[in-house]
Amino acid sequence: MVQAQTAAAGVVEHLRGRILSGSLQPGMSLPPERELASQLEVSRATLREGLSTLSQMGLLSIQPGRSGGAVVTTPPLTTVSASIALLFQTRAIRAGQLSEFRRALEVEAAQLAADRRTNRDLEEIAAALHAYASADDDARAQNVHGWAFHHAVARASGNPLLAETMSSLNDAFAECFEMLHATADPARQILALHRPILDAICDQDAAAARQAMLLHFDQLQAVLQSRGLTERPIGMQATTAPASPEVAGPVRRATAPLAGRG
Amino acid sequence: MVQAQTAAAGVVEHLRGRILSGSLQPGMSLPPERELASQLEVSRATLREGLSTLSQMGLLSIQPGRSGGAVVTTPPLTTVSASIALLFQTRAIRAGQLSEFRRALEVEAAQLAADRRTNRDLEEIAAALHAYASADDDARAQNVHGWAFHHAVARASGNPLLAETMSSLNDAFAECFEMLHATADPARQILALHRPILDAICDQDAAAARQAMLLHFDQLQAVLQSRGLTERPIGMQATTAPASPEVAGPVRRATAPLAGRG
DNA sequence: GACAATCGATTGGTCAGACCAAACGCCAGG
DNA sequence: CCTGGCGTTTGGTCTGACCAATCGATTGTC
Repeated sequence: MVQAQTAAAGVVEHLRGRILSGSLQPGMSLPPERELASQLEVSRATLREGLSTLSQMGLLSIQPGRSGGAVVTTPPLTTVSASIALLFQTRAIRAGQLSEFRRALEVEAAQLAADRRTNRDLEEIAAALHAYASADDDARAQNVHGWAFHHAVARASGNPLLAETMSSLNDAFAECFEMLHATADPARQILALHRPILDAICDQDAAAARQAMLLHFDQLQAVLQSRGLTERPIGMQATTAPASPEVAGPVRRATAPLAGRG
Repeated sequence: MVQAQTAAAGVVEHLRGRILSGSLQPGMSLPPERELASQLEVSRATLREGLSTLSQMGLLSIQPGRSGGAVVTTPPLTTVSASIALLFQTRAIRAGQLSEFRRALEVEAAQLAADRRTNRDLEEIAAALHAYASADDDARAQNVHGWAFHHAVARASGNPLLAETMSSLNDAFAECFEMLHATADPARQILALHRPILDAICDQDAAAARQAMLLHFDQLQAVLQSRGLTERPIGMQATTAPASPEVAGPVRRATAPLAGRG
């Protein structure tokens, strides 16, 4: 049995294993740090390093003062979007690559949606389309509803992997996608591209749905290419402007809510 | 200006800001922990918790014994795929859904690979295929080389998002995939499915590559369905077996080479 | 008896100082 | 020049302690 390189990594491995295996289920509480450290035969500092990592992965929720210890949670979708966002902040991912990735997921989703859509799915897709059409002048609302359309289609695929991955991408690149969509086509053209998708899914015509979604993305990529945006690196600017000096000062607050009446 | 809730989070925020803003660039070394802790006016334990988080995000590479401190790095693509994989592991995903997800990615990848493959890509794909063919009796080797084939195709797509996501899925569900492939077809049949993919990519015939890969997955899914494996959950399967003891044993290696003594 | 204020216990967050093991760098010796 | 050892540097871990926030029970009042 291969053990972790460090004790802290061992803690992560061990607890993650127990969570993923179902031995520790979401909602359950871990023992307090002192007790858990004793159980795992590591110091509390080492344990905390591991817990911190697990918390950052979204597997644990740690709150001070709680009676129990850390609470096992299900990682939120934001963990994926956060890592994607970080990735794009730190390296040059091109708009074309992102578009290709979306195409892979969404074309497949549309095809599956045609086969499996429930009436409720259909209603949601149609509602998004209508909302889009109704938001004549409001570019912002159009964007929201345009996205709702894609999400509804993805959900209708009945495959949460596809739907959630796409959702994560959206969260991560809301602004970027906004740019893509906004520059892609005028609203009428997007409507003309979305409507056939809805129709095909409504008719349960998988091939047509696939083709319609494919057309949508081909159109998008064509526009990107014509404007030379394919190679444009997308990166979100740093979320917080640091403006810090080269050598850091103190990291904590000046007037601490934590540094109370000690 | 909102500051971090905890000092450790403050460390993360501060250093991440400096990295994303370019003040700290990949390849540069941070000061040693003791010194950096002093600069940021936090204890070394707190600093370490922050560094650990940054390391887990892929922004830092920490190695013991180095002369300098932690090295600033560019997050690898695997961070994204790892979080996606974790997402899937913590939700009940069915084998059929996973197969669909793979199909979405790999069919697209095959299509792109046909357009973009370099000669080197081609060599790698061919090598994997030949290795598979040569591993007549060794099911284990066949599995490895079968995967290498798919990976090579994905890499040839020229889209790291597709390739890496697929890679990480493999890492996350190695056992499951093994099951899928192993039960899918006899080796000869897999060869018969892989070879047309290589041929199409070699000929730069995107449509044929897409079709060949699609056929491969349709075949796989047909087999899954025929054996009733489509609905088989993967990931957090053990929802009803809390048999393992609540209290855990030690986490570290048995031969504790690091056994500290205070 | 019900409700609110209070006090103590529990728990996470942080700190300080110490030791160990591995890697690095220097220098003597071949 | 290369190579081997040896001290230094650095990360990894431990112990024990203190603070602040929260929870829960106790207490006091209406």
